[in-house]
Amino acid sequence: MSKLPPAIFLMGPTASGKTGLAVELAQRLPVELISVDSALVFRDMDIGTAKPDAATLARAPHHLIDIIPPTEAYSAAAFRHDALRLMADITARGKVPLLVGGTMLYYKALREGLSPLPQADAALRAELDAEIAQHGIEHLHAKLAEVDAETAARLYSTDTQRIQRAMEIYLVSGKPMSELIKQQEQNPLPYDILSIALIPSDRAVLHQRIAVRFEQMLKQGLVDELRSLRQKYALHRDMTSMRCVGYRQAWEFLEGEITEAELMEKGIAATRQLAKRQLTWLRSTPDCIELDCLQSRLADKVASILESNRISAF
RNA sequence: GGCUCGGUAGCUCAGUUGGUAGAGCAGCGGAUUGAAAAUCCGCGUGUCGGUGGUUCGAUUCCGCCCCGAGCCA
Repeated sequence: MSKLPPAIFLMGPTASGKTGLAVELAQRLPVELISVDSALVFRDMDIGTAKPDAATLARAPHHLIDIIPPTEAYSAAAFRHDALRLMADITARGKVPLLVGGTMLYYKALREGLSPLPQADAALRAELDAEIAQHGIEHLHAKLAEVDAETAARLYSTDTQRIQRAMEIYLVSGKPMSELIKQQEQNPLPYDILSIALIPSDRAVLHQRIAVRFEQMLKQGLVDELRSLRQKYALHRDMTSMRCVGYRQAWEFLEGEITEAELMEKGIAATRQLAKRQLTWLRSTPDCIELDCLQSRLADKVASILESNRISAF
């Protein structure tokens, strides 16, 4: 039985202190950081994504940050591809890949692989958007049932995004999604993974942190940042980058749809809801060491866990 | 001080011609296969401001009191 190279997953909800911890670990251990975050990939979106600042990134470089403009789209499949390549490179350099971030679907795609599904087709999605706008999502759901009854039965007739995706898969490949999914071969990650989840022991404290951080983002100029983003790029509010927490609400504010007070309230609430969904993911994540992110001397504890797993310090 | 309008879920409010009440938001739980910071599903007991009275029965009607807003002094 060959020994697999080690890799570390550092997961946790937003505002749990993942970045700070990862940076500290990067200074103490032979690791390289890979960001697992669907929002940090966007260039020029710094304040609202709580992106580590330039000094921090210089001290502890992260892969997969600032890799695309906010007009483009990233994906779980693209992440899997990029992360596998980076992990191989890092391992070849004699370092340990430390993956850190809060996009749990990306971890899952990396851990379990993805079925051979066709990639997104922007033009087709636009057509389907128009169809949904005209006839409603229930109509598309009914159409999906004709070509892929199994997937249609699995999805709520209100789940616009998944129905559209299932229809896209069928129209591009000529095969139902349910059939393609069955072709998934087991594709285990060729790494010995140590998963650590940062879970707050007190949700109220996390909520407090989230509120303070969002207020700071507004003070730091989140709205101005969005203003200049809109000047620099041809952005639309339906782009994935502009659906990110904070930016979506700031967009509504710039359009005069909500007040500044509502921006604050809705931004904080959206962040709390994000954290809740991330915690739901973490509860079902297998083989994961849970640590309270509110405790002190976290880095020491993680470092000693890593050392006992033979990932030793310099 | 007088008059008027309010006081119902964490918040904003609806409602009960008297039979102890329900929406939105928030919150909580769940799902999650190339958009995932997305998209969607489920969950509503709260001294109906307090206290007396009328009544078989009051959150609802009446009296008094407390609190808030406005108007008049």
